[in-house]
Formats: sequence, structure tokens, C-alpha cells
Amino acid sequence: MAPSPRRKRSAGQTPTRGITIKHLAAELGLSITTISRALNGYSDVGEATRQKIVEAARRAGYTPNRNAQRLVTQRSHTIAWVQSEHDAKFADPHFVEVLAGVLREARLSRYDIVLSGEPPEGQMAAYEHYVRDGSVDGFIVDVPRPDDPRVAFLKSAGVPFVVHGRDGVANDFGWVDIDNHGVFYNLAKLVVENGHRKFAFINGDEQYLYALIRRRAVDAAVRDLGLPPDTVLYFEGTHPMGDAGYQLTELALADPEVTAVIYSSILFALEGLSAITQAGKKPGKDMMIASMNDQLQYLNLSPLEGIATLVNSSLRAGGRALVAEVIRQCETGKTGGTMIPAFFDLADGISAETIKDDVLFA
Amino acid sequence: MAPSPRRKRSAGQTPTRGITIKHLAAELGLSITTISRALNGYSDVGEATRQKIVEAARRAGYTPNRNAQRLVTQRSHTIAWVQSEHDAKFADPHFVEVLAGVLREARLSRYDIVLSGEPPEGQMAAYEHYVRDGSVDGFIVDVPRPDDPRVAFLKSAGVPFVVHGRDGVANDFGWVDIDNHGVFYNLAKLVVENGHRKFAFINGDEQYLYALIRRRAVDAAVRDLGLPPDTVLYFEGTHPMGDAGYQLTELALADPEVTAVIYSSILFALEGLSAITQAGKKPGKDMMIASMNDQLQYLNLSPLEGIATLVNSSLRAGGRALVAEVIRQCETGKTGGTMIPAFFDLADGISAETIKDDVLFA
DNA sequence: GGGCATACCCAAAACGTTTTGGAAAGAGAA
DNA sequence: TTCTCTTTCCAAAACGTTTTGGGTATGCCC
Repeated sequence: MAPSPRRKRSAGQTPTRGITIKHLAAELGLSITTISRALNGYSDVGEATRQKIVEAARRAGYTPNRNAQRLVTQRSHTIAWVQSEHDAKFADPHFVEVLAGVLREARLSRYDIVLSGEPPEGQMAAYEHYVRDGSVDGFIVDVPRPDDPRVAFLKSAGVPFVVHGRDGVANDFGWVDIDNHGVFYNLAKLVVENGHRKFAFINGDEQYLYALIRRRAVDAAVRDLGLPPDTVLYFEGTHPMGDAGYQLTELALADPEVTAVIYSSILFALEGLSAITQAGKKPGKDMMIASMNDQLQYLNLSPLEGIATLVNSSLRAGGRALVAEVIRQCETGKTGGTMIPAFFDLADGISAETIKDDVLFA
Repeated sequence: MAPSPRRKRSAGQTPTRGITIKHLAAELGLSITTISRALNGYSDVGEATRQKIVEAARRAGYTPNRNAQRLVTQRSHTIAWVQSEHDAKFADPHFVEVLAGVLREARLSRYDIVLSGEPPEGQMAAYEHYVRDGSVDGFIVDVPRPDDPRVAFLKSAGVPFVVHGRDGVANDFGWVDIDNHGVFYNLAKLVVENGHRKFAFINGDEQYLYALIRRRAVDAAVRDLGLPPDTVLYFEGTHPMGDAGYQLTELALADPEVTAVIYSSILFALEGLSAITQAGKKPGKDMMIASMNDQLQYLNLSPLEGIATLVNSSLRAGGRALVAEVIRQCETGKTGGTMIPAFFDLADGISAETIKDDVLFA
């Protein structure tokens, strides 16, 4: 153990102490109780005094010390979002899109977001620490895996949290999600109903729940339609950036019987488009294309226009719903789920008679 | 004013009070002073008792209440990064790259980052609020404009902050930057020295300082080399995503005398490459290409390999340096600047005799 | 034995709020 | 007058730490 001084190494700079509620009270000849209650909108302070107080506070530029408030109210008005510190994570436009929504909603609700990146082995410790040191009111958990330990821990800790994506079975916690099963079940059905007997499904990383659910949905559709399991060729793209979309499409096209591709991400689809063209096929004619579209900003979708069937859903709206839900838990104690809608946008020449509207648009 | 209740609407959930230093003191029959000092590594507590205390704390899962610490120490160990809430901002891979570095360094230094997005009109208010309510120790300010009001405010407030990018003149505050002037001055010189008499410069948004400096640098180089001002055609791409790189390159190629293009961002360069090819020119042969390369993750640079001169610099390292600097200010009171190195990587056939090594690699 | 370090420990103050449990004054009602 | 409500205010406690300014042994030296 390092030889520790009796007096700790002094910090280099004296924190500038601002104006406190005490100063205000002294200036106005009132008690700090009255100042506090006036500023917090209680009814037991006369209208005239309230005016005076509010005015004086404004003039003095008084802002209640947040740390004192946090200590006494046991509320931080802060929510934590612990990321896995992996290159892939931050470079992923899907993440950034959620982030934009999260920050937007947090600002509107006057909550702070503390964002942190932790390597896999440090993640659980980070959660535990945040829970115990009282610095945050709740958590956002994204892209959960099956039996995610973060969910288990937060549940047992009894602290507010919301998960972006549901667990398959019981969801006795807050969640925000799209109908992954419904969307991909119907996408597969759509492909088959439009005459395709062999198609590829380029999925995301199946160690994550959303991808697993999508795969099961496609499986189920094929089964329900009475087709053999080898109707669909599965591919797994671990990261939407890079050239996975191109490479996997090339692989899929190696099977001459394949006449359609379903993409789990619009980024895959955009790359796949070049692969299809490169292979000498006409996208949308020789090869049906269908893809999830998370409405990522600044993406040029015109190459897919009319020739790909897209399922549009706003990841940004998901981000907003995430913080709305966790705040709701903090303030009302009730936990709930939010379903983000998804809208089918059929390509030219694609028919969808047997798919009901309420499925297409939810 | 809303009719306020005598008693405020009760929050729905009772905060779970954890184990405190008092419990520990009671359990061990020691004073809270001793517990505190033992855990904080002071020398005036006996080794035997320290062992007991540390062990008991571990067993009980005790973590000091962060809010109490913040109140009493007047330090939050938190730094704020206020973003302009603009779609373009979050979708920009450059931002994400810096973010990755920021979060990494924050984790290693055990600081929290609170990230927030504010619309232009709310920005200054956000800074003021954070300064006054004591919830953060310092600030990160990125992509400053000339005479940035955020810098002026933070300077006058006397609070630690670091700017990503320097002001042209006096830099009496913490900063992290690359040698924008040096890099682009030498890039222009390189182009001219390799025989080009007319070239295009596709810059970033010149309302920002970094782009302004780059423009001035190219200007200065051309002037110093005794060439007429119309030697260089200036273009401004306001956002690196989308197709600005393509469009602007097309515009540049409209002038048949142009034989080289300098890009302010690798994203422009990648797009410009297609435009050049599309125009029937051979990139690297008929058209010299030079570009800043911020080493964005998951970008396929192979199309540029050998045919483009790149200036490599790590934005991620910049992010790390940002939080390192602001923490240094918080803890030592000293402010300083950090220069992030940039390395020239010459394309095949490009010579750089007159450009000295110490310029190329700093 | 007295004086003096040194090693170990602690009570109390402080940080800046919110909340609790009233008190004082005035207005009506009896 | 006296009693009971309102209205308006306040003193003090509490939140959970860190820090200040000591105190009490113990050992050593003379």
C-alpha cells in the first residue's frame, strides 16, 4: 500500500462557491424554508413574498445546488446508459440514431444522461457501482442477449430500468421494442406469397435477442406455410458497417435457386444491392429485396426506391421512448412497455393480399 | 400559476436506502471518521483496523454515497459535453469517433461524462445552468466557431474547460488540436510541387474554425509559392455524409484545368473517387488526390490505397486528450494544450523533397 | 519520574438543500 | 370575548459524506 499522507494531496484549485439559498434568505430577511418553498411552487407562501423571492433569485442568478438536492431528495434526475466499449458499437449508425432520441427526450424532461463505455468484463461492476453510489436514478439497457445478466441484476436490485428489446417470454420490466417477430414473419410470408421458393435471410448478430427473434420468426413463417426448412438460407452479419452486406449477398447468390433476399438492416441491403447488380441480376426484377429500415439519418435510399420492400421504423423514436419509460418508472413507480410502430412500404409489383393491414402497420 | 399543494405530489417509489458509513461504523464499533479515513487511504489509521474496515466494507457491499461526497467535496467528478442538437451532428462519424475516445479516457480516469444535446438557442443557458448548479467539474467544447460565445462564457466563469480546436490567436485556455494550418499548407505545397497548376480544395463548413484555418493555410501556401489566387478552386461541404463529396468533385472536374483535389475529410474523398472515375479520369494518374484522414472506424479505405495521399490523425486520440486535459485542469488548476500528431502517407509517385520530416510528422 | 514524539482514534462541524412540525397573526363564528 | 380556521411563515432535523482539530495511549529518552 502506498504511503499515505496525513493530509491528502491538495487539489490545485479552489472551487468557486456560488450564491446559495442562505444568501438569498439573508438578503430578503426571510427563512431559507420560505425561499425553498417559494421556488418549488408550494402554496404556503404569500403571493407577494413569492414574487419578491423569484425576482431576487433571478437577479442574483441563483440556481439550487444540484448536489445538495440530490443528497436530500435521494434523486439524481440522471439516468445511466452503459455501453459495451467495443469499436463496433460506437461506429454503428444504429446506436447513434438511438442516442439522438435519448438525448432529445432527456433534454425535454430535464434529466441528465451519463453515457459510459465499459469493456465486457467491467460491465456488471459498472452497473453495481452506479446502483450503490446513488448517482443515477435509472438505467437504459440496449441490445440485450438471451438471459442478459444486466437485466437479472437490475431486476434484483429493484432499480428503475428499461430494456431496448424484449426478452422472449416474461417481460416483467420496462421495455421499448418493435414487433420483430411480426415484421419478419410477415416479411417471409410476403416473399413466399410473391412466388419465391428459395430465399436468403441476412440477419444481424444472433447472439443478440432481436436477431434471434427475427430468425425464429422467419423459421416459423416457412414452417407455417408448409415449406421445407431449406427454403431459407441464413446468413449472419456481425456488424452493419464494413462490407458484410456485400459479401453475404454474394454468398447467397452463389445458390442459383435463390430469388429473394431479406435484410435485417438497411445498411446490408444497400451493400447487397451492388452485389446483386455486380452479379448481373436486376434488383427488384430478377431478385426480390426486402429490408428492415431503421430510418438512419443521412442515408441515401434512392437506389432502393421502388425496387425494395422496406419496413420503416424509427430508432430515434425508440430512443425517446426509452428515457420516457425509465423516467416514468422513477416518478410513478409503474413499469410498462412501449411498442414502436413499423410500416410496410411495398416495392413495385409486390402484392400483399393475405397480409392484413393491422399487421402491416403495427 | 398552478394551484400548488401544501404537500408536493408524492413520488411513486421509495428510494431504497443502501448501507451507509454509519452502519459500518456501528457494526465495527468505530467512528465514521475512522471508516472514512481508512477507506480513503489516510495514514492515521492502524493497519489492523484498516484491514478490518476494508474487509467489512467489501462484505457489506458498501460504496460511499456519491451525492454526499459531491456535496461535501464540491467536486462531482463529472464533465459535461453539450452538443448542438442537430441531426447532422450525431450522424457524423467524426463525432462518434471523438465520443469513443472521450468515453474511454473517462472510464480510465473514473470520471463520468454527461452528454446532452441542446438546440442552438438553448446552448448557452445549458452551460450556465451546469456551471451554477455545481453538477459538473468541467466542460468539453467541440468544433468552435470564430469568437465562440461558449469559450467566452466559460472563460469568464472561471471553470475548467477544454476546446477541441484552437482559436487563431491567443489560446489562454485548454485545447486539443491538430496542426491544421501546417497540414493543409503542406498539402497545398505538395500538390504544387508535384506539378499541378490548378487544383480544387473541398473544405468543411467554413463557419467553423478548423475549416477556416484550413482555407487560410491553402491560401497562404499558394501565395507563398508565387501563384495566382485562382490556382485553387474552393468548395464547401457542410456535411460529410450524403453525397456532397460526389457533387462537389463533379463541380470541380467541370474545370478541365483542374488536375488535383484536396479533401478536408476522407468521407468526401471516398465519394470524390467515384465522381472522378465516373468522369472517365484515372484517380491518382489523371487526377491527384490528397485528403485528411481522421481514422474513422469501419471505413474501407482500400479504394484509395496507393492512389491518394493521406494525412492520418486519430480523432479518437483527440477525444482521449480532451478529457485528460479537462481533468488535469480540475485537479491541478493548470491549463494546457495538446497537439495530436498527423502523419503524411504519400501516394505512389508523389514526391515531397522540399517538405521536411518534422513538418510531415507533426 | 517528567517530557516529548508518535500512533491511533474520534466528536463535531460543514456542505446546501428539502421536509417536518409547528407558531403567530388575523378572520369569522359563536 | 373566545374558539376555530386559514394563511403565512420559520426553526430544526435530515440526507451521507469529508475534514478539522483535537484527545489518549504508548514508548522512548533524559
